[in-house]
Amino acid sequence: MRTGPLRPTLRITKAVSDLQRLRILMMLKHGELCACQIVEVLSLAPSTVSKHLSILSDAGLVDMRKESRWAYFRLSDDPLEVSAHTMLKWLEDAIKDDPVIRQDSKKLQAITAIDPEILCRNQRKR
Amino acid sequence: MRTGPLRPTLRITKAVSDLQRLRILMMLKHGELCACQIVEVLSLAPSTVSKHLSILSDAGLVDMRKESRWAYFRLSDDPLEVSAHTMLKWLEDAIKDDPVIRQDSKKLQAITAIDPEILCRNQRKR
DNA sequence: TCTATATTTCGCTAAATCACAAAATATAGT
DNA sequence: ACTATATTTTGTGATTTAGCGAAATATAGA
Repeated sequence: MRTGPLRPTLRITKAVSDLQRLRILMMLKHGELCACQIVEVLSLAPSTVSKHLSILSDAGLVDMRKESRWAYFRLSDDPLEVSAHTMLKWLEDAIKDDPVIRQDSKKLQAITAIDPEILCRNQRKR
Repeated sequence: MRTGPLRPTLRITKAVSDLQRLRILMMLKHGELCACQIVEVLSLAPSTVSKHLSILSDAGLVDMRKESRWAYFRLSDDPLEVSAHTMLKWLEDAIKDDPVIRQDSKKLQAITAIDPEILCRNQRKR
């Protein structure tokens, strides 16, 4: 049974219809991030963040790279058949000035200054 | 408590993260439609369609007009603070060639040829 | 005012979604 | 091979969502 662009498009719109995932996308505008850094900013369980990242990845919005034990995520620079870049641009314009997003950016600045190694150790303590 | 553009934006992304609502939006590209016409194309219960339309309306994507007993819906030509037009345009480009959307358009052509009065009477029989 | 009727609201059920903790996976260093 | 550990998968509970039918609402016409 042939299937058109509706399904992949719905995967994208569903992916961006969640607060935490929007926050992740806006964070990744600042560049590649380690999973533990995203966990830190969102203050969510690692398993929860992992699930969100896989949804963004399945939608083709985010790419993953594994370096040793760490997983790095970035905005996909090679989007799928539908040009998801337009969507991301629209989202950025819409919410970049939101207090929540701004605060995430601020928090992120502090966190990226820390060695992920140390960040993870601190997270483990909890 | 101040609240930024995140919430309205999420209302929009949630609104477009459902198959039936995407179908409705694409139908409305063809022009203003009566609720009963949308019910006919989607083959859903009137109450269900009404709920979908209120979600699209709350997101600011769709405008409503009441003429006597009939409710007419159209794409909002005056979108809210965030330019939802960009989103709609992106969606249209993404899915306009999908078989489901094409078939809806075809069905719609047949349905708009019928007087809504008659259409509603036929629906009532079921 | 009374009837017919297009749409919406309400109450409900089934399915999907989000969050967590616990277990599983994979990889670096000893 | 063994240990430590960053991430993912799995299982579970709580919440949300999509769908329906029945009741409520509102309006046109008799």
